[in-house]
Amino acid sequence: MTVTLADVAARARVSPATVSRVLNGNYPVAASTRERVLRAVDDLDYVLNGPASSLAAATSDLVGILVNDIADPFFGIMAGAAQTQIGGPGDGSGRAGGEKLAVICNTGGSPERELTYLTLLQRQRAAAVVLTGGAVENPEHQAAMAAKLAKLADAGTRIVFCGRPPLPEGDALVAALAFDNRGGGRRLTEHLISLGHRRIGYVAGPRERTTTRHRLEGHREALHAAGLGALPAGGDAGGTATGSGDQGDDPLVVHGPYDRRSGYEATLELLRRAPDVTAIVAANDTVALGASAAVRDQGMRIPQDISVAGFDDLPFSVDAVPALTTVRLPLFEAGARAGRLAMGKENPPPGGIATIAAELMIRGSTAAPRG
Amino acid sequence: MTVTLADVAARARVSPATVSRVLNGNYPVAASTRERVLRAVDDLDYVLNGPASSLAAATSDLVGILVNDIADPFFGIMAGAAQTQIGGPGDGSGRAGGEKLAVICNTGGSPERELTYLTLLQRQRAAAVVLTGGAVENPEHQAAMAAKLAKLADAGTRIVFCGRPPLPEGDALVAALAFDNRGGGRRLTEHLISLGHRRIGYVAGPRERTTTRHRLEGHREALHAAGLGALPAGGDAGGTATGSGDQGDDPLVVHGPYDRRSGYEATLELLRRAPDVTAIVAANDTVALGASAAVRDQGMRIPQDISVAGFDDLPFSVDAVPALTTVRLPLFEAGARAGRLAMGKENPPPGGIATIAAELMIRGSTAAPRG
DNA sequence: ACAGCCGTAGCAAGCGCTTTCTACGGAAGA
DNA sequence: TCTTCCGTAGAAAGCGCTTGCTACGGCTGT
Repeated sequence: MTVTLADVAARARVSPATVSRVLNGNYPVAASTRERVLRAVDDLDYVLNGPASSLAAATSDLVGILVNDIADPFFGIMAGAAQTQIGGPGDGSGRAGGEKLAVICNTGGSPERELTYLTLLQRQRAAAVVLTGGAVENPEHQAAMAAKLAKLADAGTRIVFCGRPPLPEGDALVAALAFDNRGGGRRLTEHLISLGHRRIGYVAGPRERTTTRHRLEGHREALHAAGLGALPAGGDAGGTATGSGDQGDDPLVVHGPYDRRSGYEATLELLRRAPDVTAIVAANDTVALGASAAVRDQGMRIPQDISVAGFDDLPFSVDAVPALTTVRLPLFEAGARAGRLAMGKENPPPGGIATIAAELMIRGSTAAPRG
Repeated sequence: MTVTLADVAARARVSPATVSRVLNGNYPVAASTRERVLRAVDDLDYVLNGPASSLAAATSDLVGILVNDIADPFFGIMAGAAQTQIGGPGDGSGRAGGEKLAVICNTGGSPERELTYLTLLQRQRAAAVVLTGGAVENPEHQAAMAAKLAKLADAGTRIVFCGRPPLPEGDALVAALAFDNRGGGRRLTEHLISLGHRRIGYVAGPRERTTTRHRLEGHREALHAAGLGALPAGGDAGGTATGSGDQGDDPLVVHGPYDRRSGYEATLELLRRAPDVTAIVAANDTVALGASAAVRDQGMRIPQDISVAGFDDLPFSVDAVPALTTVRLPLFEAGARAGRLAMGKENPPPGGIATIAAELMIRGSTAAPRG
C-alpha cells in the first residue's frame, strides 16, 4: 500500500541503508548510485515516514512556536516571520532539504495550555521551541515552565524566547530576545509629558504579564521622573500586599485583556474615574483602538480634547484616524531572528539575551492638551 | 537517560503492553492495575515518545492548518478558532487525553510552499489537514494539489477546506466550508448602487485567487444587474486571452496583494484613471484601510466625497473612522467548525460542502454620492 | 463438581527508518 | 607483486511503542 524505504531500495537495486544515506546526505554515496536512488524515489513517489525516521534518529524536524493569541497580528507577525526562517526555502525543485516543520501553537494565554503544548512538543521530540510574547508571572507556573524547559533542553530541544524576558532561573535556554518594553513605555509617557500632559490615564494589559508590568513600569518611571508619580514607581515596592496590591489603587490605571473591547470599556471606566485626564496610554495598539472609539463615543476629539497612544505599531496603526502615536517594535525582524536562532543558523547573543530597541513613533493622535 | 514505557512497566510491575493500554485507554485494565501504572507514570515523569507511538500505531496526533498569511487576522482568527477545537481541553489535571497537536503552517500564499507543507504533513502521517482561505487557480497547481490530497486522504488523513471552495475534482475530501464571497460581493455593490453610486472603483486581490475572483464576480453581477456593467460579468467569458485578459482592461478594477500598502497604491492608481469614481470597494478590510488612507491623502473625505467599503469585517473595521462598511464573514465560527470536522467531532455537511453566509454590514464609510 | 467463559495480563512480532560495524574492491604504497 | 587504505555498500541491530494472540484464573451453568 504505502511505499517504504525498502521498496525504493529494491527498485534502485541497493540496500535500504543506501537509500537512507542518499536521502539524508550525510554519508558518501557514489554519484551514479545516488542518481539511481533518486530516480526510484521519484518513480515511486516515495515520502519518508516521519515518525519512523524520528524514532530511529531520535530527533524530529518539528519546531514549535508558542503564541498567546494567534488572532492578534502582534503574534501573527512574529510567528510568520519565524516560520520564514524555519520552513526552509521555497524548494523550487529539489528534494526536501534541511526543512523543518514550523508549527504554531496557540496557548490563548493560558498557562495550562502553554505547558500542555510544551509536553506535546516534548513528546514529538521537537528540534526547537520558540516562546513568544509576555510570560505569566506566577511563581508556580514559572517553576513548572522552568522545569519543563529544562527537560526539553536536555532532550536536545533548542529553546528561544522572543519578545519575552528569560526566566529567572533561565539556565538551559539558548537565547532570549527581549523587547525594551520598559524603555518604550517610558519614552512614550515622556513624550506626553513634554507635550504638557499632567493627568495621564493608562489602560494596562492583564496583570501578571511581564509585558504589562514592564510597559507600566516604564510609564511610571516617566511620571515619577517628572514628579507626577503618585505612587512608588518601583516594581519591587509593596512586596507585602496581594497581587493586586500596589497597582490596584491607582485610579489612573485600569487593567484588562489585550483586546479592543477591553480598551473600550477600560477607557470608559477611566473617564468616569478621572474626567480630567488629557491623555490615555493604552497597553497596545489594539487596546488603543478601543480606547479611541470610547473617547469618540464620549463626544471628545482626538487629539484636541484628549490624546491617545498605543504600543507595538501594528500595521493598521498608521491608518487610524488620526494616525496613532505608538511605540514601534520590530516584530518581523525579531521573529525572523528567533527563527534563525531556533534553527541554529545564528549564534545566540552574548550572555544569551539581547534586548531589542523600541522606537517611539509620534503621530497625529497625541498633541498638547488644551489650555 | 530518558524514561521509556518499559521503565514505567518495571516500576508498576506490569508488562509494557499494559502500560500502553492504560495510556491509550482502549482496552480493559483492572482499576487497581491502572492506578499503579498511573502512579508510576507520575513518579517517573514519563512522557510518551510520539514518533515511536505514531510509528507503531501508524497514525499521529498532528493536525495541520494551512494558512496563506498568518500575520493577517483573517487567517489568525480562523486558525485560532480551529485550534480551540483541536488542542483538546485545558487539561486541568489529568493525563493527556485525546489531544492532538494543531499546527499552523504559513504558506505565504505560495503554491510551492503549500505543497511542501502538505508533504511534510504527509510525512508526519497527520491525522487531518485544514486548508483555509482562497486557493490559487492555476490548473497545474490544482492538479498537483488534488493528487497530493488524494494521497493524504487514502493514507487516512482527514481533509477539511475552510473558506475555500472544494477542488474541481474534489473527490476524497471530507468536507468543505465555503464562504459566500460572490453573494457578499454582490450585496455590497448593490448597497452602493442603491445609494446612488454609478462609478465604482474596485481594488481587487491577487489574480488567480478564488477569493478574488468570487468577490469580483459578485461585484460585477450587481453592476450588470443595474445595467452598469461595461463588460461581460461572467467568469467564463474571454477564455481566449492570457490571464490578464478580461479583467485587465476594465479601468475601474486594479489588482494587488491583500495588504494595506497595495490598497493604498491601487487606490491612487484608480483615482488617477478614473477621478470620477464616487465609491471604492476593496478586496478586504485591510486593503480598505490602505484605500481609505489614499483617499484621505488626496484630500477627500469619507464618505462625503467618496465611499469606501471592505470585506471580512475584521475586528478593527468597526473602529475605523468612519466605521467601515463591509461584509461580515463568521471567521471564528467557520474556523471552529472546521476544527471540529477535522477532529471527526462533527458530521460533514450534506454533499460534503456547506456555504457560509456573508452578512452586509452597513456603517459610516458609505453614503450617497454628492450631487 | 466439571466444562466453558469472561475478564485481564503477558508475549512477541513488528512499524520503517538510522547507523554502527563489517566487507569488498580497486588504487596507491613498498 | 603484495600489502595497506580509502571509498562505498550491505547486514543487522535496534529506536520505543502497539496489538493480535495466547494464557491464566475464577465464575457461572448444569
